[in-house]
Amino acid sequence: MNGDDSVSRPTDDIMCATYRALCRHGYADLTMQDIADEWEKSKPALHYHYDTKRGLLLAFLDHLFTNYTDRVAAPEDGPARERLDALIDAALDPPRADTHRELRTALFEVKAQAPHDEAFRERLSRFDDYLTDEVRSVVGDGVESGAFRADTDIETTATLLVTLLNGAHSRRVALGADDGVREAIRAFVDDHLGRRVDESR
Amino acid sequence: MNGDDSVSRPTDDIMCATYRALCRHGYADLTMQDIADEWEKSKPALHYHYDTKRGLLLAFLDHLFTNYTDRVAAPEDGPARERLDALIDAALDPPRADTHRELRTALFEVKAQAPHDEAFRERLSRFDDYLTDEVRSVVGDGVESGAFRADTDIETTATLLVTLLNGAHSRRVALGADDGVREAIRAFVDDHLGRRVDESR
DNA sequence: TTTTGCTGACTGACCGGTCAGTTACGGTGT
DNA sequence: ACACCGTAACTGACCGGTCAGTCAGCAAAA
Repeated sequence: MNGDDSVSRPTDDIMCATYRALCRHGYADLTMQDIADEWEKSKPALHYHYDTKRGLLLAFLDHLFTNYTDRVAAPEDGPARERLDALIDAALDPPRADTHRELRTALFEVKAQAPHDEAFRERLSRFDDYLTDEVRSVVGDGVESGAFRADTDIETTATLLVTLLNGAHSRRVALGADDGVREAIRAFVDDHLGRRVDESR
Repeated sequence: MNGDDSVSRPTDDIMCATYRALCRHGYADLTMQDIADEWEKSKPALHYHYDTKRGLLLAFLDHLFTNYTDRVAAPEDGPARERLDALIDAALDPPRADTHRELRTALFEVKAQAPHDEAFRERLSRFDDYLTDEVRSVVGDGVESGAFRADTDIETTATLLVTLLNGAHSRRVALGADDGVREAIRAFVDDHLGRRVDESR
């Protein structure tokens, strides 16, 4: 129907403004006014497009998910080990880390709010499920192609990796420290899945 | 000096009330009034003892830390493997899990607030450092006593375990799910440290 | 003319913190 | 015995500020 090509739809602009506002103020201190300012429109204009703050934020999470899956999607081919490393790096610090660092903090704040709101929980589960699927897929391929140990329990390994990534995220954001977690995870992958490439155990 | 024995000091009562209020309302929705209600005193009475909400909350974290370390402290002796399991269980769901589940959620919310406040970050680091020390100590003992593989990198293993516990905490609270993370961690310990007790690799 | 998109001004609720008092109590002087 | 004072602990009323959401109206597009 409405083939607005060059014209950016207002809702897209709002998502973009929300992103910037979120990075600048964090989730807890995020007000509708902040978003409106970033959008360079008035606060009631925001309420014209989204009835409630909660609705806007949920829409933002949806928006983020489509972008996220676009970005993190692992290449379908290539050595499994390299694909897994790329996946871990992507999850650990997303592309343009300097720009996205603040977003990660904000998303962590969203996580903390999730326990009290089913809809938020559902959105976050989507992220988690997606990441788990990707990891499971890569690990599965690696086992099949012989790159990883044949006796690997794919499900357990995927759970471990995703939990590790979650923990790394949590510690980095909450403590501000990064005490070799990345190296530890890499060591885990080496030790658990491969490296000792003498196929037979 | 002041030998108030049977008389519970008001500040202790306040910490207790804060605990209950935190469990009932969560961190984000916690007001001074909530704490005052739980304490069955007035809000200004609260400000009489603690100038600011932030100060009260920081005091509460300190209070919690002393209790936490009292509770989680692993027994000094016994098989390393059992001590490690106990430590993991304690970190995964603290004693009286039914009573403390809400507190864990609240503490997670505190974590999310930490990036914006150095003092909170410092308190949380104390918890993390304590847990890391305990894990490192148990793993070290296990390696020394031969219960764990001799080629274990103690530091890396401790980092991995603590990160896993963080991740498990995060996922459980934020997603409400518990998809066999505990089993995965146990499998990790089996696979990584022992179980295959054929000493030589 | 109607609809779309927007604005300035506003409301109602909430919340952290303040303040002027009040109560209970333990000395101290008489 | 009684009056007096000081202080710790506490209360009801209130203030300043914030923020989500509302509303009447305006301008441009359809």
